[in-house]
Amino acid sequence: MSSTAPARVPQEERTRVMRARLLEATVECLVERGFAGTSTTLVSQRAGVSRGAQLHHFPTKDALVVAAVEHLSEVRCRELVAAAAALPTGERRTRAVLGMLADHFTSPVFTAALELWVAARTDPGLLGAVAPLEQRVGRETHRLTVELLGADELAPGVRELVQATLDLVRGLGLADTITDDARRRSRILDEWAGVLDAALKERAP
Amino acid sequence: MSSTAPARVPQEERTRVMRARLLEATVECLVERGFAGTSTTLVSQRAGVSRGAQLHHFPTKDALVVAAVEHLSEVRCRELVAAAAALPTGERRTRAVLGMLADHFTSPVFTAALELWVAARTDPGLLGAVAPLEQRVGRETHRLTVELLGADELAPGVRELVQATLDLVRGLGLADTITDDARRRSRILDEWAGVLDAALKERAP
DNA sequence: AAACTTCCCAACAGTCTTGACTGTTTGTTC
DNA sequence: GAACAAACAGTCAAGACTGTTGGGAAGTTT
Repeated sequence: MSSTAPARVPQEERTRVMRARLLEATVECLVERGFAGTSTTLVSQRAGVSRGAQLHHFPTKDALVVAAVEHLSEVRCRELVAAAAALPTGERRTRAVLGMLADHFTSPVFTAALELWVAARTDPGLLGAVAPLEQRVGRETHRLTVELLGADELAPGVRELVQATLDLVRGLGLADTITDDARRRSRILDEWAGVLDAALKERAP
Repeated sequence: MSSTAPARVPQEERTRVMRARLLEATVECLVERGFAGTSTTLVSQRAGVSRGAQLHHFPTKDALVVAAVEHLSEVRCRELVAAAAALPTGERRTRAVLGMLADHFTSPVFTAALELWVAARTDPGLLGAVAPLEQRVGRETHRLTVELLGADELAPGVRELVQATLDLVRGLGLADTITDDARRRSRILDEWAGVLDAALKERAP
């Protein structure tokens, strides 16, 4: 009766689920234990996956981590686009855009990405995987920010101001990892929004 | 003269030299191999110190790293003050201050500090040592920046602008660790110098 | 000079991590 | 429905790292 069993779980689906569970667990471990604390045994335990199954899907730790990097960059892009869709328009638009960016750069996915950046600095294999993907995410974020702010990138200085804004929120995100101070962050963004708005307006009359 | 007097080195001096060598080697390892790659054996090899001697001065790895954190914070403060003394005055002062800060936040000492920050996030013992010292360095840096810019911190928004500037260079420093782009950094600082100068002038008439 | 402290050295035990290995179950194909 | 391939499970060995132990050398004090 082989022809009357169409609803069994196909291989492809099982593989997909298994890999997704492992990658999700990897990101969680990165956030909770850091890169050095993310051992393969810990990941498999957390994912509820046997060690053998893990080694089957990801033969080495590098393979697992590189796949996690790709997974994470996709998640980051998705989250950004989703958050951008819920932004208000009008007077406080700029401040809202900054708030969205700051939220992203203080979220767990950013923390995980930070662990990977720092680890990649001294790990050539990891750097090869992280660098191009990070560049892609960075470009996408820049493009999105320009669009959300309605800035004219052809005007001189505008491109640099947007980059400065992104580097600022990156710095805020870094500071947040060891000393969480949301009030301080909020005041800084208030001030930055005013300055940025004025500068952009002045550069695109 | 006595029969055996090849080189009488007092204890105090020996320990001082030994500890300094070990701390210096620790920072170097942090920069080259990252925190996870900084093993105690590697440090002792690099310092040209036997493992036994290392264990004598720093019984545990934590003790070594904590001492390195303190050492590093002192070095950072010294470097900042020294660089500040060589700044020009006049028209391009603000840009020069930003350049000095950016240089500091892309230097090896910053790289080492970054490794410690990230590691401290998931290591309570290390966090206890890093957090207060980082706060001290941060405050000192802020104070110095306000002074160098000649800003009036009592004026509303000025404090936030200085903090934003420091977070910006921190973000630039983070970006620099994986993709070194000095030209991009320079253009951003050019633009921000103009905006910051205008904003500060406007807020302190 | 002798007792005493500090400093230094080398070998070792215990723990953790990675990836290799053997065996079992499940799905696919002929 | 039988052969085959993929997915899954659990154990094992090699290597690395940390911190301990016991002994010996150099410096200090009385």
